[in-house]
Amino acid sequence: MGRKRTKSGKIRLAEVAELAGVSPITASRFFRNPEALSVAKRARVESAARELGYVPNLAARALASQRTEVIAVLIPSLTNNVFSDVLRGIYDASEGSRYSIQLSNTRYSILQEEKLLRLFLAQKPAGLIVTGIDQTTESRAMLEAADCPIVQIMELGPAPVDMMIGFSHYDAARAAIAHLFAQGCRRVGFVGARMDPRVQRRLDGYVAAMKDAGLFDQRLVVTTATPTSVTLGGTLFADLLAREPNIDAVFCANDDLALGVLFECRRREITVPDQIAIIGFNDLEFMASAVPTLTSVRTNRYEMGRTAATMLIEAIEGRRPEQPVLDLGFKVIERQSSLAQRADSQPALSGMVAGRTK
Amino acid sequence: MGRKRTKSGKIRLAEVAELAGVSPITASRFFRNPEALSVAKRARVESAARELGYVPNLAARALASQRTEVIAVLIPSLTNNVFSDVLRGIYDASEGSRYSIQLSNTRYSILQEEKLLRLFLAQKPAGLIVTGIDQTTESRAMLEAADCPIVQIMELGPAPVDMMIGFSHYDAARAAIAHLFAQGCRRVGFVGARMDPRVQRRLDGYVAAMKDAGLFDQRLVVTTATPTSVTLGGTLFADLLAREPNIDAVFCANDDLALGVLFECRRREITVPDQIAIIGFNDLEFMASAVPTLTSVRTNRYEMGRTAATMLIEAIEGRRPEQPVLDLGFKVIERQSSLAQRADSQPALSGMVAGRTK
DNA sequence: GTCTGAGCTGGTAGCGCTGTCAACGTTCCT
DNA sequence: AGGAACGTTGACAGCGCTACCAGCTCAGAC
Repeated sequence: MGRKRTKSGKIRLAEVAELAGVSPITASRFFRNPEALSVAKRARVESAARELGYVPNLAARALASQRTEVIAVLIPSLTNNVFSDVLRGIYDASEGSRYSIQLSNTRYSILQEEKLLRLFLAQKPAGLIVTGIDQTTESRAMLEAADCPIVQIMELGPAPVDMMIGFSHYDAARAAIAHLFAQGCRRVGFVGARMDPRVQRRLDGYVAAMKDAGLFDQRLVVTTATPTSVTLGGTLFADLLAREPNIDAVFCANDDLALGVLFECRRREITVPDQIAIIGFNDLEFMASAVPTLTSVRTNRYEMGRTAATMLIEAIEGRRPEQPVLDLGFKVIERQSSLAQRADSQPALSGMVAGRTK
Repeated sequence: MGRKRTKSGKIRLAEVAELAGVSPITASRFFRNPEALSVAKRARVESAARELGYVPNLAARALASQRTEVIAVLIPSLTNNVFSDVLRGIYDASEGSRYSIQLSNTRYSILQEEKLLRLFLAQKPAGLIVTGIDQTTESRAMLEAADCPIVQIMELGPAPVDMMIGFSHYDAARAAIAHLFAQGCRRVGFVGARMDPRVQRRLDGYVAAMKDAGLFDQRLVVTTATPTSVTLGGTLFADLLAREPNIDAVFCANDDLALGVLFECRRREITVPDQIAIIGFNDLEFMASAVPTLTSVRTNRYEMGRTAATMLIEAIEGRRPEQPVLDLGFKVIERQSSLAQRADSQPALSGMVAGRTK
């Protein structure tokens, strides 16, 4: 008490320096690069800061240093389970670091993304995480001009802006269909919602696989721009059945839809997998718990977020990863909902088919 | 081109002012309170800003004005579906406003919350959203000393720090049990995971309702500190059955658990609701789609987040709401999983029991 | 004993913006 | 006509911190 303070009542760096008996700039260095101080002064500044309960003013730091300690994250949706796992990874990786996360939601609009990008870049973030590879030309130009490390997440593409971490949705879909073919399925329907670029690529993979087998039929594909939900899975499946009663499997673009399809089968007393096989995408937790257990394509969402943030922080601090593009792959987790009941088929819950693009 | 710029290449307010032929301070006012300018100057500044693509430097603004335009949000978990709905509401409400969201995750630790609170408050946020009412004494003191509006969300309590929006978990649990009693259930089990303060209050409501009816039995309660999941619902239900095979209903502290219980029933060929009734909590989307459809207590999570952020922004801008404490209530959404098959019972999917604390 | 360079420390000068307050022009009243 | 009241504008002085560079000390080489 009695020590002089700024109007706002906050402790400033100058107070800490005074108490420690050093210059403000030395105290400043303590917080940014303690190794640069002699051991004695380091200890003095540390104890002074602790005693006063000093917390740096980030705005002043940002203004003076011309950079922030903010990692900006642009994702298309907060609702989607998939992104909440990715986000958790990002937050976990940022915790304990000096960086804080600034999150924004593009709502699946690349125009909105462009607007947010402009806003964020003007604040000179330390790093940037963006979803996917489908930016506007303008966004792309801004990203390329940005003077901070950037990680593109969720998928892979031919021309990374900087770093990239994801997997091939196309290949994953092909693997899903290959699994169904291996189980003897032939008339495989596709159910998809939202149809964002990644779902679209899953559809592309499905179409390619079906065409390669000479089995493609446009009437097997049911999609909608509506956001995904379990209920919607049931509805779309009902549409598919109305169009093509003669299907033997459904590939769902995500697990919510798959659960909805399962419930709809139950409602109609269609047995799974005997009459219709079901395969989902993402392998959310509940898939292993459903009755029957539901086959899905496992994607490493948490790891993707975590690794993206870790790579980004490393790059910010000057240690660029030797692998700027990372394929996290996928795995077809085979469960009861898609396994043939033939005597020669493998036991449920065991096998898996993994994929990694290159 | 050829116009003078700062080293970083960014457009400053001074450049805008120069092009508009006004002083920097007038240009500054344009961005904070356009009404204070004459119509002519307003137009000049606006077009100059647009022409130069000016974006304000938030760090400089924060430093000069001694406040930020950041709303800090402290939630216990990113994984939990419940919070993703709340968050979506918060982000939606903040969109279009000048405020940005700074999110942090306490991981259900009030000590972690205290640490984050100290950190955030030092940056002088414009407002604060915190989860629940169970802060440490120290946190409570910091909240009370904070010179920004604060909203506590998710539940209600006797002593709001400032504003508060939520509902009574205790009453909601009682309403759930009352519904089961009305269906003729007597041996009602409780299944809960994580056991954070709000789940604990649901348990309290359950215990009180059971005691009032003279039906309470400690062996009917199965809880764990483990985070919730669908699979865990099955496991806990199996534990409950092992202990008390003779139950006729299960109240699940959340919907994931309820879905797990449903699947476990299916696995054991227990019919729902004939042999055992199920009721969940939160009314997530899939509850209406399950087979049988699952009864749940609807909580207004999105609305809670949205209203919290809206109230907060209003308060920041000096318009304090006349209702600083808002009870958003709940509704028991009656569905097949809990409706008695008696001839005199109501038709499924219609009735509901609503509650609001005062 | 001098010189060199490494290691550490401090002084100065802003970063880009806004709070404060004074000054100006205009309108309207007495 | 004089003055008050209002609306509008600008000058000045920082907000708290760090970049830059100069200067100091001391060890080791010669």
